[in-house]
Amino acid sequence: MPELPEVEVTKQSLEQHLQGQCIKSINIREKRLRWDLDQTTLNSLLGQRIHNLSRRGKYILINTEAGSALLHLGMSGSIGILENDRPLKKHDHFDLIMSSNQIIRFNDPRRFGSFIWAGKNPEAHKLLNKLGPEPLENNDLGTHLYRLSKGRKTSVKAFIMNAQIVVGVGNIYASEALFISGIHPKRKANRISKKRYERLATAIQETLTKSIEMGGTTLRDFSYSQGEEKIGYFKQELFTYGRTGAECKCCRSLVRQMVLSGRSSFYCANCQH
DNA sequence: AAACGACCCTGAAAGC
DNA sequence: TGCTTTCAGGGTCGTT
Repeated sequence: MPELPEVEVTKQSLEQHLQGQCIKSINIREKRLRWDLDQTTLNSLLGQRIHNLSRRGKYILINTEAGSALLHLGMSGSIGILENDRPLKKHDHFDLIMSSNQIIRFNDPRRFGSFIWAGKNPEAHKLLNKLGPEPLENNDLGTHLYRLSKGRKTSVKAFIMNAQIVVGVGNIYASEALFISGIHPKRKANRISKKRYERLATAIQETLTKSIEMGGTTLRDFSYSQGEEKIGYFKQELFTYGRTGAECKCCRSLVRQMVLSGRSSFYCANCQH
């Protein structure tokens, strides 16, 4: 599934191809995504020159003079950048046709992704205006987490996966960062010292940065970039995620799995408290 | 305000 | 072998 590292790689790749180009047309074959594709509002994009792309959490912003569109890959979305037209594959839901004749093709089997118009002030859009800070751009993430944890009785894992607290920490990286910082995923958010939050913040930043450098984590049906299946090598680096019953890489006791707020969580009961 | 569960959906994997 | 069931998961929304 695309987590922040995969979204970042996709954004960089798209920007390289799209910057300065105009959108000639938009072809919609399946409008039923997370929200219905709205041809009327997407018409705002037609003929627009793409100024640049940016990223906010897992949203990619396509910025033009007329305003910005938000692209989200959901759980199974991917973008193909095609030099020439190709036969359609299953779940190729829409295309952007560029002035260079390149085709930006969106494929998403589970249709949890989205593509919506956000107007001239996208940061004020309701999907973006409540988001927490970017983990890799915040110099004092530990203090931020500690401050917001006051009075929070939810588990620390649910806490750091809450995009209103900090963006971009998905299920994989939450388990990994908690393992690295030695914190039990079930521990209450308001029962963690500032020092431990600082360690957790560092672990979040380290694990995201390392994953970006390695091209992300590939699991199951995930593929991204230019229609090619790129393999993310970060999977080999995982300490706990998906390793139920295997030996902990630090103490050799067995990795355990439990469900927290409806999400599988992986941890070592010996290393994490 | 915070926390929790339902929901959206398909395909892979497990179960029979 | 082949069919059926279960599970996975990000993020939003409605309810408690």
